[in-house]
Amino acid sequence: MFGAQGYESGSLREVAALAGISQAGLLHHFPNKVALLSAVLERRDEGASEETGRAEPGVHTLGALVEYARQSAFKPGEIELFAVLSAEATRPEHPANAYMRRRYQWITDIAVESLSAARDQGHLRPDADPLRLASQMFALWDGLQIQWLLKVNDVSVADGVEHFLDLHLVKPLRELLREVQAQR
Amino acid sequence: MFGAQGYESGSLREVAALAGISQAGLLHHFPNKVALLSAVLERRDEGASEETGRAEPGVHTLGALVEYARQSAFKPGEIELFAVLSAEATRPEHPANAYMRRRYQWITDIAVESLSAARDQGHLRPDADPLRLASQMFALWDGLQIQWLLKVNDVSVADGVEHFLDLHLVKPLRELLREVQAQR
DNA sequence: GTCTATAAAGCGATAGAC
DNA sequence: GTCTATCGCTTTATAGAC
Repeated sequence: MFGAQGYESGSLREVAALAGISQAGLLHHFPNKVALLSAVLERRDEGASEETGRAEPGVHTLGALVEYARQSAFKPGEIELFAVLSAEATRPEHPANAYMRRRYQWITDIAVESLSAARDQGHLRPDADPLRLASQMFALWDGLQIQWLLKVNDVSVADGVEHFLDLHLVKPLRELLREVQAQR
Repeated sequence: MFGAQGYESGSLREVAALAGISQAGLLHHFPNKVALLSAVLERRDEGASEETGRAEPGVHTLGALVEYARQSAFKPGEIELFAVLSAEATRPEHPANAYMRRRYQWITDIAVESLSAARDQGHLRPDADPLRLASQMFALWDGLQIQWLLKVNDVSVADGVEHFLDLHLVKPLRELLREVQAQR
């Protein structure tokens, strides 16, 4: 609901209706609207951590990120949630502002760690800047999601991110992943 | 107001207060809220067309786009408007949905035209795909704006877009612009 | 744990005076 | 062209019965 309507416009009544209870019943489980939003964000982060957190830093994690983007295409609600909310929450007074800033810091750290590891292993072009790359990768990701939601340019988020990474890797990501796999 | 709060949350009363008139007074000039939104969007597009429309297709227009991004850093209200609104308007029922789809089509066309011209003049790497590049450039642009608004990763939208273009040009954009300038 | 009822506030829009 | 007043509706949140 927050994804489809944004936080401010999505109403507790609608959420309650979807859950099959009354609005007052919903507020029994979550004391107020912000608490519900926090719970939604926390739950989604748990899911995301499970899917990408297992991979070890390096090309393996980069592959997991692309794979995560690919799977996300089947969860449009989640994409909407973060596209709408990350824009809405740029306002400092927005209840999710602190969360969003923390989240960007968190995912940037993970990407920087993996890009640095990839560079140390000679997979990344030596002139590449991991921090800039990480920032640009997630920027591209976010922007492509908006185009995908708007159904313009017939875009694939995962393909776009993968193509962007390939630009900076010495070989295409898929090849690198196959090689790393074969070494085991 | 629509930029800071989003369309749904920004109220006519607040807009009217900023304009120094009453809410009913505001509705005398714009029959309803959607009409006000349309007027805001139209006015901003007029301004944007003036600034980039003069340049001829090719590296000149690419330079104008980067310059436009650079100047936008001094108009945070406008950036917020489009960041929040383009996410919010991904919902098909949103009053600005059709506008946003048209707008993406429009700016993509302009960029594709210029990237194709640049390729024909040998400024672009021959393997580059103008449509994909245009889509990715604006995706990167949108995503960097969100990071900039959130004040994470200490990002410059214009630098990011320029750096991305440089990846696909045979020489850095600045050098190409200097050369084209010198030829006159 | 779930409900109905309702409070208190804000919303877009309209009516009509000046 | 601007105002006050107000309608009708929706919002979050609370009170209290069951």
